[in-house]
Amino acid sequence: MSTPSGDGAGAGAGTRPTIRDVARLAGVSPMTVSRVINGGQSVQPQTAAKVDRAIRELGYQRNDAASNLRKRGNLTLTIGLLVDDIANPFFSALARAVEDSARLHAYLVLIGSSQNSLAREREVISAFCSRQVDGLILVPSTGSHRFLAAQIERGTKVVCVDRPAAGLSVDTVLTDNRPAARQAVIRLLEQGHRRIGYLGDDQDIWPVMERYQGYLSAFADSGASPDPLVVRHGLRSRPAAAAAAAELAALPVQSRPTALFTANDLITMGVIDSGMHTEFALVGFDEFALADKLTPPISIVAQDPDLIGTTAAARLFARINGDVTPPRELILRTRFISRGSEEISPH
Amino acid sequence: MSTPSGDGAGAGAGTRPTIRDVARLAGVSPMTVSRVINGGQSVQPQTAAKVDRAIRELGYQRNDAASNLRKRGNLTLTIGLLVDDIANPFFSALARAVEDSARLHAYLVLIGSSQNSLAREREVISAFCSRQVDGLILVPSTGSHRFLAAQIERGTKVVCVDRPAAGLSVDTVLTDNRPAARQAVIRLLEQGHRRIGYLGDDQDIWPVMERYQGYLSAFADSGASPDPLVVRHGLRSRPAAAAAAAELAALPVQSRPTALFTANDLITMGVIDSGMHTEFALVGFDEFALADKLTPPISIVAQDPDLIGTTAAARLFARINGDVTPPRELILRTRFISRGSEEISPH
DNA sequence: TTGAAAGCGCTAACAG
DNA sequence: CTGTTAGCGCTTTCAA
Repeated sequence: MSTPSGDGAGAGAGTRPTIRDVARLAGVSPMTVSRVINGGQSVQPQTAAKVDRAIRELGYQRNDAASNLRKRGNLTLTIGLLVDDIANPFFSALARAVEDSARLHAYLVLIGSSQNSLAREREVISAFCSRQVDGLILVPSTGSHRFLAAQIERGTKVVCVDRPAAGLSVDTVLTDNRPAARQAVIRLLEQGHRRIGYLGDDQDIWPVMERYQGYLSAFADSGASPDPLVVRHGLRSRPAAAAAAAELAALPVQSRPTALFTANDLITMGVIDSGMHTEFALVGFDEFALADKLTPPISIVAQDPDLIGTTAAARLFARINGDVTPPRELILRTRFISRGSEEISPH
Repeated sequence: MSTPSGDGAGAGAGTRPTIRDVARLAGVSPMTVSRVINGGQSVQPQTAAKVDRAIRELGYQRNDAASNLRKRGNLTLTIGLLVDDIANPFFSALARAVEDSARLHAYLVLIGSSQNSLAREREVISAFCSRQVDGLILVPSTGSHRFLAAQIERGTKVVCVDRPAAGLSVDTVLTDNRPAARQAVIRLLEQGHRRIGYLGDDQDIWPVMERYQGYLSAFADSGASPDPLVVRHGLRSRPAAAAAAAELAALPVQSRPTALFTANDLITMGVIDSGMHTEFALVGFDEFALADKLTPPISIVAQDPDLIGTTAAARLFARINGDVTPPRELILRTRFISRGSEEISPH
């Protein structure tokens, strides 16, 4: 029964058996094997059984690449997911949600991290597209994404997440960054704080800018306005944020802020690293593990990465399945979680 | 110059241009285009320039699937990474390291989460293999992995991480779980603790069992032996761990443990959730963000997910590049980070 | 219900 | 240096 070694095209070690090997062993034509593999077509039960046996015996597995080459419709059942950094808990939670949705649609996920570098993003996207992904979920880096227009026109579906892609009209899943930041800062103002520091990442990152605008707008309402001295942009790491917090804490009393608004989880954690979180009232953007167990527990504006991922995936698969309605912008709501850190008195 | 719409096989919207479209536009044969695309071959500069122009004009991108079909060597430049749960910080850090290594080799990474379900693992691996991945980095679920032997024989390289795969002889990157756990528990014994509780995940997960054995062996040395009453297995979530910790804290004084050893980060965090971490001396396995900022700061046995990922990737790419030495088992060392939580007195 | 021929997009092998 | 022919593994289309 086993293929004798003299067989011209037997499945030797190191070679994957092909549909022809199966056909030969089962004594049918390759076409019949194809029909059995893909189901749906009518094949006599006996024949199908023979083929199944041969498939099992050889351990045959279809070559999806070859299959897709000839098929109409031509779906690879693979999508690409490009995030800023997969090691960041926010993005890994998002990835998990995307992966789960993908599995439900029998899809696989190629993953990449862009590090907010447009060059790196282009590289990865290009590699994704060379592999004929059916769609892309993308956290766009700063910069123009016009280069994607060609891909989209050729049929690759794209959904953006966390940020809009400049120069592209596609489905986009966002968070209500600006009003959420505004509300958070208003809480601090309501506690009586007048000097509220802002610690943020690079301004050219869209959600960061939105949050900063929210911070400003909270002040605008109150008639007060923030002292540029206590506004720090471009904090790209925990240590950078820690240093900035220490600087603010070291300011002379009259210019020293009594409260802090931090524009993302990394920065909030940096402030905690510095130990200065006990010196200020504090509200941060993004939830992180154990925020509730610190002293004091940290109040935060929480996004829901799971929901963001699931929503983006839903959009993408709708597109892949033929949805041709105009692109949508979905804005998901954040949740303010009050834990105490924003109630430290202004004195 | 631009393809008139009457052209039989022009690159219409929704269709990717092929090598033939480029050839036609450049006025050369497809083969010449192929040579230009892949480089290395000798093509007259002028011709190459014409081709390049046509490529740019059409926005041509090679179809890697078709390319690989015919190529010898037949590498897809894609690997699969299967972890327990990509949302878990340990695995997402590992994934990041793998992805970075992959990029250096011009590889892309397909990702999947198994949730420690062997069935799900087989599904995902099968999907990976249908897409002809060159290699697999795998956190094996509990159970036999003999089903992979066939794939391996056909040339797919496999590296296991975090756990050995039962029934498979492949490169494996592990941690010194047992001695590390032993040392951690010995520290507690040295503090004078005699009743040390153990909180662990399912025993059939290899690293968990190793850590439990380390816990036992620390006792064996001291002549004492742990009370089964304070040993809890099967804790699969933070809430489950929190409940177990609360139970131990509620025991009558003479059976109540004075110290706890927790077998992974989730369980340690569960104990913290319960608020009972102030009632026990505590050492946990796995580092997690902000462990040093809690009250008291938590002492832990730290793995290095980055190094684990990088090491695994190095092995995999060595294999892909032709290394045929016998499979290796690499055991990376953990680091004990003392922060205070293990020094709570036994009384 | 089954098979034969052709071709998906690309490249190996051989010619010129 | 360039083109032609054949064929990767599979599926479409058409014929039996």
